[in-house]
Amino acid sequence: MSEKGARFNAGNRPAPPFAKDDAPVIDLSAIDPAKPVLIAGPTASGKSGLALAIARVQGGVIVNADALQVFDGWRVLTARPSPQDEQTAPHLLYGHIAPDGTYSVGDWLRDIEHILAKPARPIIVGGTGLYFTALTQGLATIPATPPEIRAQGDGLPLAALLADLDDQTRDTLDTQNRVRVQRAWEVQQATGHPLHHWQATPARPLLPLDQTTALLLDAPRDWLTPRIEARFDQMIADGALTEAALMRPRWNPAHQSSKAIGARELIAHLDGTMTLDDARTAAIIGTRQYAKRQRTWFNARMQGWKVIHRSSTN
RNA sequence: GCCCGGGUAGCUCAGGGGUAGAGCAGUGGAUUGAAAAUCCUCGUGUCGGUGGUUCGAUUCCGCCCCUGGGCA
Repeated sequence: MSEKGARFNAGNRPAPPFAKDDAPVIDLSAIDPAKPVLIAGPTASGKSGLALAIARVQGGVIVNADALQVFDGWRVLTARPSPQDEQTAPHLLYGHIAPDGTYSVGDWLRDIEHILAKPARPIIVGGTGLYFTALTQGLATIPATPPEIRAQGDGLPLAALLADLDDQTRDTLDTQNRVRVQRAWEVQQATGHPLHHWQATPARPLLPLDQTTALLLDAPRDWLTPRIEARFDQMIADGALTEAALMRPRWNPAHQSSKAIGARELIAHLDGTMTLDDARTAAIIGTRQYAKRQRTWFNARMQGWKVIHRSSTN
């Protein structure tokens, strides 16, 4: 680890029960209060608490960089900051999209652009690696694809989608990954140009890394797993089932907000088709797998971020 | 006690005389507007124990142990 990273080391901690305010302890004087802050890390690693601690001491607005916390509805289950947290510091882009709404990286970037235009210093925190990469490295400008095209694509088999693509685009794709193939197809249909054509246009980063203090929480599996388990139990204690009961009348698994880990399971439990214990197990497994994917993304693409180690072995 | 099923990968199970295979879990990876999504890679385990039949048994037979159900 670099000498620079050492300054940001968190203190040692024994096997931690989950507590929302259990943020890593770092030396805030090492953070430039004038610069935007980015905080990334796997789920349940203490990101929100760290953001709050920085905002409390240095000021700033906390901005969400989590693809599910943008939705209203599953507030408890998606581990959004509590109303009390939101009184401590301004929070933006949390729950501002209706449960049946749609949202994408592009939407997020547009939202962020407005926020960056304002004077307040942003503390951008979340677990969606793609959002941070798009923010600091740029995203190709591609016209929106209308929902009708999506619906049309949904009705076609993978082979049909592939057949409509040009060779060059097809070569850049994982042709077994239907979501990717369909995206390329939708762009082709909606714009009349192949996806690779759009992606070749230079992308202008909204907020280059060197203009920020970028912090990456590194939470190894053995440290994180007990926290994930404890956090789910805490969610239940905090009313996740009540929340699920409220969501149930309008439940639609196709909605993006329904992809919150554990949502499907809690609905199934209320439907009587799954025990709470099975729902708990499934949600915990799903969260663990998600954290693994996050770690893979961060390891591969977040060079240049200051790593804050969260474990008892540092 | 008797009768009928089962005992095979961490879990649920398939298979069957030439030392085994799926799903899930787990692992590593990918990732350009669905990203908490989506996709890819990786499977040696006394095939319950023990005797026997056989060139060869996890597969057939005997006994024993464990377990589910039925009859007493």
